[in-house]
Amino acid sequence: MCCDIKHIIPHLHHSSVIQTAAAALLRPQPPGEQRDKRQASSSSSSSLSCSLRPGFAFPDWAYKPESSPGSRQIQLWHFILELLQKEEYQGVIAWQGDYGEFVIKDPDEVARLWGIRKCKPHMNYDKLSRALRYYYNKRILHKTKGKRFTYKFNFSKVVLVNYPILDMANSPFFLAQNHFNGGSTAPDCTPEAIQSLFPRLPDSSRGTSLFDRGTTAPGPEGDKLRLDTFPFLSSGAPCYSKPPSLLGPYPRNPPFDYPWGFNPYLPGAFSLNNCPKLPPGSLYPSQFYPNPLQSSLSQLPHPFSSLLPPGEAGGGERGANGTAGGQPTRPCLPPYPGGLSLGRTDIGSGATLGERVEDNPPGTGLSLGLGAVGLGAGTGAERQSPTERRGGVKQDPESDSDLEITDLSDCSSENENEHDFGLRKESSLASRSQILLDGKKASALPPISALPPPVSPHPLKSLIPITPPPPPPPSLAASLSPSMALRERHRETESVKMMHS
DNA sequence: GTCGGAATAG
DNA sequence: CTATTCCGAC
Repeated sequence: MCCDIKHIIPHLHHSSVIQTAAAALLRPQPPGEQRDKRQASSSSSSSLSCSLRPGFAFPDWAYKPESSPGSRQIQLWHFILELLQKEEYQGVIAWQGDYGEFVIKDPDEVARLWGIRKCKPHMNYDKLSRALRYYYNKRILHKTKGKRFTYKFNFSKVVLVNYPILDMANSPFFLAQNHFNGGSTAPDCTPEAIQSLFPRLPDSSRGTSLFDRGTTAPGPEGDKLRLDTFPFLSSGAPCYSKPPSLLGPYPRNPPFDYPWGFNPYLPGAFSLNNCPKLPPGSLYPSQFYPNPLQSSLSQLPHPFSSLLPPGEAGGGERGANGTAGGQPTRPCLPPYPGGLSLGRTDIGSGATLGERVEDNPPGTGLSLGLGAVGLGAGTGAERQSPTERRGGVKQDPESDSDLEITDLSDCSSENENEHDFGLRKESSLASRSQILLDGKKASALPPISALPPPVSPHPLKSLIPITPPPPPPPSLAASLSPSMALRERHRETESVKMMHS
């Protein structure tokens, strides 16, 4: 009851409202209201309100990270990100160190805030950290060893939780993303550097095992994932931001944005305040979920973008930089490490300096890393991180299934990569996507529902050239016919769907 | 400080 | 399921 604020405003869909609500929610509240109910609220400086005041809640969907199907409440990692996002909590918790790394400067306070949020007056850091530790196996977080109260997010995981629809793991984009998050030991992992490497990625790096992993029946968890998992990402409009590097294997100019509307490299990537509205002409009303699919496809290189209806295909945003929206106001994500960490090797990887060695196979350079990921190069013989070692035995590939994310990058071990490439994802993608599309104006969406032909080994397989396109962007014509074919197929699919319904 | 097992709550 | 609560071990 104490925290049951979710239904006050049944349908908050507009980002600004959400932002306001979020801000309010996180703003230190004056004592009073219902605070006394169950909150410890010993310290008065800052506390999160669990009050029922209207406008203080994210919309219901924002509190339903579908990564936790049963959960009706905000999840801890979610909450952590919230705090991280707010300046007022910088003294309590803040990004620090490597990309994705944050330090809990005031464990007690964080615990207290968490306790307030969850209405657990007796929350303390010990308990909170226990919860945090559960994330290790889920690979949402991992501990930065040797640094007190320091943890690190695995953003690819986070992102994928929210935008599994594109099955990033199997997409070239995600490979790129993965690079950042998955870390490589390549000395130069700046987005630009990485980007520059894509054109020469061998086929094998990208296409094979990503798709050919056998088949698994779509798991029941397939419908767990939704786009609304992450309020910061889906607060109302796609966060178009310039993708520093994610050009995928298609070296295009201009680059497209992060398909999931999230650019971890830009400040405020998670911010609730900096997501530009959907373009006026958008097919998808901004009052609802941002449609990652649309934004993705419209901005993707050929095979994808061409799937969109003519008007959309260009994304309209292929301007000089493909930047469709400006950004950010404040950094809620670790600052883009590129500048300060040119020498760094694990931008966004799950590893920290100390763990790098074990987290990244020696010699796993950029392309190698991709290859490893794509080919499942490391199959089981790799080293395990301590965390993995501990949990590894009993922590099977399914153990992180709660997230149902295909996470290439992963935080630590290669085994994880392997695990994360379970086919369950592939197989579930279609159904997942279908669910999503059906549920949200699928009619306007070309893409996914049409993409995965039921018989196709992989939904996106047919879209991704087996061989990397030639360095210079393929001619439009080259991608045109396939796309038309796909569109055609889409129509058929839609027809079938209609018939069935 | 950190870790993960176990029991338990919701 | 995700925590929460304890707790012993390191």
